[in-house]
Amino acid sequence: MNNKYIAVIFNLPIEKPFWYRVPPEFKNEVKIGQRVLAPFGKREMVGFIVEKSEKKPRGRLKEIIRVFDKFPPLDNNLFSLAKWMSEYYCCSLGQALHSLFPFPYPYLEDLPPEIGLSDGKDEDKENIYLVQPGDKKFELVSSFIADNRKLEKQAIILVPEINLITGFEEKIKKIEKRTISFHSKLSIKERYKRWLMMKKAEVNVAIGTRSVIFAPFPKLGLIVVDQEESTDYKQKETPKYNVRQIAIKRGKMEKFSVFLISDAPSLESWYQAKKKVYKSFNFSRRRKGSFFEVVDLKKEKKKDRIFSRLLQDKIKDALEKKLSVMLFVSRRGYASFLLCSDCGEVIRCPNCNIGLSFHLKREMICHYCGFRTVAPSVCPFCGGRNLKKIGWGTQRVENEVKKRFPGARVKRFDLDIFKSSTYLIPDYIKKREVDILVGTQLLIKEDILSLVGVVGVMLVDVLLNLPDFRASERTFQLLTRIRKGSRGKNSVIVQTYNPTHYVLNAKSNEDFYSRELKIRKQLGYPPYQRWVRILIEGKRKDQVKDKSEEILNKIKKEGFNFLGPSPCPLSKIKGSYRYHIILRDTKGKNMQEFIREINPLARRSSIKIGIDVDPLSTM
DNA sequence: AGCACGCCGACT
DNA sequence: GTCGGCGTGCTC
Repeated sequence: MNNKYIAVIFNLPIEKPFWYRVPPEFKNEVKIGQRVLAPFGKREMVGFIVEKSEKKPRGRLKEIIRVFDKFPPLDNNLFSLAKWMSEYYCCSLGQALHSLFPFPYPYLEDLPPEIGLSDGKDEDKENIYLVQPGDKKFELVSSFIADNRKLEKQAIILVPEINLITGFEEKIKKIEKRTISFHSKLSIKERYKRWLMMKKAEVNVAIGTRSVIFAPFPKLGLIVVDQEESTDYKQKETPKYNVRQIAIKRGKMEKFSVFLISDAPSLESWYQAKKKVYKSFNFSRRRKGSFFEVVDLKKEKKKDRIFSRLLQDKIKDALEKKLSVMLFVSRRGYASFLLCSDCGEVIRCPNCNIGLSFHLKREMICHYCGFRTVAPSVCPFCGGRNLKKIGWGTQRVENEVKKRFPGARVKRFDLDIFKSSTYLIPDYIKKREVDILVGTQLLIKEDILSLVGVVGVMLVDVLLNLPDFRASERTFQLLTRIRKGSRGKNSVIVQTYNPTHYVLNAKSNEDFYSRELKIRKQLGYPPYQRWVRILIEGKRKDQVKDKSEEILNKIKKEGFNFLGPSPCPLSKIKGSYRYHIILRDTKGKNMQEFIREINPLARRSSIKIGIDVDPLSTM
């Protein structure tokens, strides 16, 4: 037995394993894939055993402190998945393994030895399906689950956020009692308990947010990704993986079906379906007429450019009929920024290169770093006294609504009021405690939308014109969600200065997607080219620029296709200057391989280099 | 990723 | 004189 020395990898951005001596009492316990506690510099860390040896490796070795598991916690399938993740998303294997199994040691019991083996063989065939469910979503998912159950296999259902779990779980439990939820709000102990239940196949369905994708079922037969286009599926920390992508990979590796479900799919999935790489099913009903009523604000009188005549009429009408109204505003706060009409300067955040939002009580707040200050009464640049509030946030709309509809009960719903728990909102409406809801994205939930009679999108231009290549896609998806949520029975009024925009004129999904795909193709944007975004950040602008140039030269040498370097649309956040380079997939050297080569560059200065494979946003 | 060490500028 | 910024290198 080669159990004298072991190589261990940690949750660090270091590929290299570290060697340790195994004390005699642990000799019979160490196996590759198990976790150990080991001294590391001044601290103790948990790592995975990746190699064993009888010969003493070079250098001075420390002894491991303890062995955690009686059996490797991750089976071969999950281990291979971690390997793939580290390669695809450019992180160390240690970091990938940590994503798959993030439980800190004090809460862990040992795994019993009889579990953890997966036969790895499967007779089923990629199959990836893109499903536009219309109003048949639960019906469809239930039938997938029932079919899978007949095969005596387990299933994972992914939803974008915690609030959506319970509703789904209740419906699925009618088909399959042995269903559990899994998400990050559970205590570590509870999560581990449920993890073990999945590992032992004591449950057949796990429904949850991101982390449930790594459910350790021994015979996984199905993954359902609900609202597959959701940006919540993208992990914000390294490794910045997309759960949808991982679901697809798991399906391919373990040879089972993956169902991507969406009423307004991501461009990526739509494109794969169009190429017939994914099979596609559309259950949504044909729409009659347009998606929504579009109001051209240019044609309104100046006093009606916040509330168009049409929107006012619809609100009045709804109030008379005792129906609730929702007004969607894309920003919280009162005004987007303060502009001096004498010198043209804008009051900016000292840490971030963006305007400070003007809030009630003359508070100026940075929405990126949280910086707060009192609004100046004179312009700090020229001393002028004509500071103008530009743009309409939720607070300002709320004020205006109260003025215009004095009898109505108005309530504001945004991050300043609701941290993110929106589950109470439907009650407000049902109990008729509110007539007009003014709020941000928080309100765009099916259970809320289904209870209102009129939805007004105050100024869709703010979304359409975000400096991000997915602005159109995001806006289309938002509008689709609004239309779908209100079940087609409500009025949806979209106010804009650009009524001819193709997002607003799409008569069907095909209409929008074919148009958007054309643009993406012309410009070399995803899904036609795979992107890797290299984000270069640092306190000093000259250094950030220099580092960008250094990386650029390497990119040119390799002959890669690229964009930039350029300052990010959010060019300075929390005191750090931000530049980025977009690597675009070209035949030849693999982008991820290249990233691994430039990674050491990151550590040679105070510059931080972040890697985002398949970025969802380039702000 | 942490953390320590070592080199410079700007203060009691 | 030394406090503290950050650039550099190491962790078995």
